Amino acid sequence: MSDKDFGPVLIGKLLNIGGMLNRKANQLLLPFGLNQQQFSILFEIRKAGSVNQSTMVNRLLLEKAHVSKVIKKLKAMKLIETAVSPDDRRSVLLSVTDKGSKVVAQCQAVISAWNKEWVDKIDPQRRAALLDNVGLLQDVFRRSFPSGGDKVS
Amino acid sequence: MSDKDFGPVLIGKLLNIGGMLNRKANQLLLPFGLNQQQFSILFEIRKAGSVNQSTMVNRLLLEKAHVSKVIKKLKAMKLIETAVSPDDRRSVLLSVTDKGSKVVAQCQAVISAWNKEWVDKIDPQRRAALLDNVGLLQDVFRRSFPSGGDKVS
DNA sequence: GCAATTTAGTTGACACGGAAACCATAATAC
DNA sequence: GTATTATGGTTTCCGTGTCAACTAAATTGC
Repeated sequence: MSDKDFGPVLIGKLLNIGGMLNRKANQLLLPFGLNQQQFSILFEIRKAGSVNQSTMVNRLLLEKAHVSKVIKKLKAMKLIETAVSPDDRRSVLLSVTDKGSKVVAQCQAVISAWNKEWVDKIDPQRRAALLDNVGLLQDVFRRSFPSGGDKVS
Repeated sequence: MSDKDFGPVLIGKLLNIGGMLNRKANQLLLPFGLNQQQFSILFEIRKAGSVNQSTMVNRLLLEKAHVSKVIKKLKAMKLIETAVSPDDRRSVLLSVTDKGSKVVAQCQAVISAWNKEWVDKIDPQRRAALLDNVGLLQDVFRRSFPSGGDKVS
């Protein structure tokens, strides 16, 4: 493989993997009425305990409009609750309900079952190297995309 | 990092990378009025010379409905031409126009310029290992997702 | 030959996610 | 104080991608 092929080939593989993972995750979460992004938001809220939307936006690097809609959906599903912040009446504090907490746990169970399945196919010796390499890529891309991280508009 | 974290963390990173790449590619292709998927379809048609839609569907593992709409768009943009197959009057043969060919070339130029930018940040010594690892992941996932490859419905 | 099935592609409905305009509140300038 | 600007969220518009239903042509069974 020539050097100039490295970039395109790697990108191709990564896009392919990303697509497969997205589809698979969505499929796994389908029974819960969630998709990958929605779950990640729900998960993040539970982890944080109580956050406002803008914090979520910064933490997950998503569009605030998008987060707003997901919040609306999660609330309609009674997985989270919202409250106006006492400090700033514009700000909406998010927290998961008991039901939401249960759903997160169930989703995690499904996901770890699936993880177990494919992780076993990877030689334990290679795992650290894999994480390392993927982490490197993540860093490289993150730094290559000024528009990816901050919205400098 | 504990062993049970390996799966979720790796998935998280890969999803993140996939998202970034998608957004970046879409942004790069925006001036051409295309997105990443549409370009990949156009590119694939050019590579193939003349194909029908179902072949494209199988080759790129996309929804036929989706491909149908992209074809419609590419045709409206005069980047490709369609013709009824002489062998099978249901089948539509696809081929790129001169304009389409030029657009592909321009897109490729833009993409390789971007590639050069980030590839340079990766130690040449590591490149082979990276490709190798990412390839391994691709294989693992591809084999883990019976639904990913064939639509067994 | 003709009904039944399969295959190629299209269409319509719908959820999703991005971009921009917008509203309300808070912070700053003066 | 009031005008201006910044910030937290929402709404709206629109292209995208998926699913299911559909049309038309080809194949198979008989």
